[in-house]
Amino acid sequence: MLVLMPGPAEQRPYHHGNLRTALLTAAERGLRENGADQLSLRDLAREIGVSHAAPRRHFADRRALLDALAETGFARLGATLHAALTESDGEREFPTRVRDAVSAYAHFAVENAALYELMNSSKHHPGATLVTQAAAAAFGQMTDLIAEGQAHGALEQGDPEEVGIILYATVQGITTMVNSGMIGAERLDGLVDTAVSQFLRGARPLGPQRSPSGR
Amino acid sequence: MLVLMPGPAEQRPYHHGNLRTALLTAAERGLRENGADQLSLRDLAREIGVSHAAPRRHFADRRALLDALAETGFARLGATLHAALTESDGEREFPTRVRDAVSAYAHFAVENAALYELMNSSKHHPGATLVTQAAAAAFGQMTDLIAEGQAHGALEQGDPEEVGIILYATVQGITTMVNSGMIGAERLDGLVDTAVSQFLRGARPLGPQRSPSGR
DNA sequence: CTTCAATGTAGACAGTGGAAACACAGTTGT
DNA sequence: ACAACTGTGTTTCCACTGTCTACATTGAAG
Repeated sequence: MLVLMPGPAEQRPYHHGNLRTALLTAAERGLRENGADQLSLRDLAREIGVSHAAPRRHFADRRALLDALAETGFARLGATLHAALTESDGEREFPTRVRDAVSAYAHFAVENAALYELMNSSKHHPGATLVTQAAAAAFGQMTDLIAEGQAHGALEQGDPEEVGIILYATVQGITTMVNSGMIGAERLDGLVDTAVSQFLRGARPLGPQRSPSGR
Repeated sequence: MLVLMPGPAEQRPYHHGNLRTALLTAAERGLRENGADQLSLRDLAREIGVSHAAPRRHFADRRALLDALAETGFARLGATLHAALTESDGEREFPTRVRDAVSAYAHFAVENAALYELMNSSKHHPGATLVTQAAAAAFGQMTDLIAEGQAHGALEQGDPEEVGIILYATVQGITTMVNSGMIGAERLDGLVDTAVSQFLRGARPLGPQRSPSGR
C-alpha cells in the first residue's frame, strides 16, 4: 500500500530518526484495525516508508514487537486504573471506588480488544519479564484497593492479593466473553455492576455488619 | 461418504480415507505442543503423509481448521462439565456441585491451555456460528446449575444467566491468569476455592443490603 | 462400461520473517 | 582535521507459508 505523501519533506533522510516509536504507534493502529495475526513487520515498514529490514534494528523479532505492545498496553491500563482511583480518592465510599476501577478496567479491555487479547496471550518471549512485570504493576493497584477496603472494614480480612485476583479475574473474564462475541457489548455495564455488588457482598465481613458509612 | 479403511496399514492408498479427522487430531497435538501460531497446514499434511494442498479439501482455510478445533474444544469442555455435574447429581449439596463444576472447568482450561486460548480467541470466522453455538452449549450448563441453586434456595432469585456469567467469567479469568503466567499454577485450586465460596456468599439470599441500582 | 463427484497431487504465486553483507551518517578519540 | 567506530537503514537472499489452479486417481451411480 504505497501512500503518496504530499507532505512537506518529500525527500526522506537516510535515518528515520524515530523509527522505534513510529513502529510502535503504527503497530498499535494496525493491531486495533486488523488484529495481531495480521500485523506484518513488512507492512509497518512500508507504511512508515522504510525498508523492510529496518524494524529489525529495533525489534529482534516479531514477537519482540508484540511484547513491547503488550507492555505499553499494561502501562496504559495501569495508568487508566490509577486515574480512575485517584479521581475518587478518599471522598467516595469504598464500593463506588471499586466500581469505578472495575468499570475503567472493563472499558479499557473492550475498547482495546485486540491489544487486550495480546496482553493476556500466553505466548510471550521466555525472557519477557517486562511484560509480566508491567502486568503485575497494573494488577497491584487492585491489591491496594482491596487492602484499603479491608482497612476500612468493608471487606473481611485475608490475603489482599488472593481476593484481588478474584475481582481482577472476574472482570477479566467478563471482558473476554464480550470481546469473543459470546456476550453482547451492551451488557457490559450491567454485568460489571452485578459482578461488583456480588463481590462486595461475598467478601464483606461476616456476622454483625458494621457498615463503613451508613446509608 | 463413509468408507471403511482396510484395517492393516500397508501401502498408503491414493485416498487417505480419513483425512479430516487425521488432520484434526494432528492439529490438536500440534496445538498443544507448539501453540496455534506455529500450527502450519503444510506441516500437518507432511506429518500425515499427504500433499500440501490436500487439507484444503476439508478446511477451506487455516482459520476454518482452527475454528473446528475450537468447536470440538467447546464440545469436550461441555462434556467435562456435564460429567462433573451428573457425577454428583442430586446427592451432593449445591455448594459442592458448584465447586466440582468450577474445578473441572478450571482444570480443563489449564490442562488444555493453548486450545482454551484458541477457544476464547476473538478471531473466528464471521460466519462461525458453530463455535459460538458450542460455546453457548457449554456455558448453558452453568446457567442450569445456577437455576438449580435458585430453585433450592441456595441463591437469590434473578436472571440465572446473568449470575452464571459472573461465575463463568471468574473461573475464566483465573485460568487465563494462570495460563498467561501471571499466577503460578499451584495456586489454581486455592483460587478456585476462594472464588466459589465468595460467589456463594455473594449470591445467596440475604437481607437486601444493596439492591441492583442502575449506574 | 461410462460418467461423475469426491478426494488427493503437483506446481505456481505472492507474501512473510529472518539473516547477511553493505551504505550512510553522527559521534568520538587522537 | 580526520580516521575509526557505532547506530541505523538498505539490499539481497532464503526457507517457508497459505492459497489458487489444473490435473490425477478413485469409488460409486447410472
